Amino acid sequence: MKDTEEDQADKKMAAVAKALGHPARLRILRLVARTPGCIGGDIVDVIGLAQSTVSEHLRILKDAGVIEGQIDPPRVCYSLSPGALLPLSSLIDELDVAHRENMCCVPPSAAER
Amino acid sequence: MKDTEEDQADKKMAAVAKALGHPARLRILRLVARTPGCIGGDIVDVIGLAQSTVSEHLRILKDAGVIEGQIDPPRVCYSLSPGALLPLSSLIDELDVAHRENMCCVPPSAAER
DNA sequence: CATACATATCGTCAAACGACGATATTCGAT
DNA sequence: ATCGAATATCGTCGTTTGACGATATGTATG
Repeated sequence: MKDTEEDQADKKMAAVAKALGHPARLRILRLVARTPGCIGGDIVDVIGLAQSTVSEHLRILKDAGVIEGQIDPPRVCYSLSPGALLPLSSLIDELDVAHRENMCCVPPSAAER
Repeated sequence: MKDTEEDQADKKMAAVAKALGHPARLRILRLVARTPGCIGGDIVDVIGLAQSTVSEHLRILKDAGVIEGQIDPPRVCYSLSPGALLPLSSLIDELDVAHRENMCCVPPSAAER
């Protein structure tokens, strides 16, 4: 039974979480989600980091599959990848549910199967 | 209205996301969520990393507020911090909603509020 | 008090990250 | 054919991360 598959899924999810794990990228994400159509260098102005840095953050988000870039020369229009965040959201639910189930009433030693 | 507050919230959320941004920590989290009562060094066995490394991951999760440790000498019982993941989950929803709204039919300039 | 045990911390190392300026690329417009 | 604008990539630097073994801490029990 190879855990490689599950392992891959974990890596993917971790990568997504990691992509969200930076304030600047959160802001970029909100901006992208909120803004219809193209914003280009506007991101740079709003975020207040160097253009190269912002581009790098965008690359990271893109690599994680969280956003997609559609070329509209000379710009690139970014938008949320639909569903990319769902695995993460599912994990959170999964964790919460499992936790609640175990929280409720099991005395320390009754953990027999 | 200083953005420092919002900023802080972002940092916090990013920190939580970052804490989830590692496969080993995802596995630890699932384990903790699923396991009633104390697991101690059991984590080490299951995860397959050195005890110090696991301890470090636990510290990171704890610092991010994702788990809590309750002392039950000579062990420490870890459990999910209830609600710690909610902000992240909310963000995901928020992003998805905003995205969907902008996807469907809003012309570029109708973006009020 | 000494011991054994579970967990935390320390010191170290290689690797990855975050940020920047400078440069490259790739188009449309002149 | 050249120019200019929007993004991407490169090279660099200091900081942080991930992993480990070794060691410290703290607590019941001999």
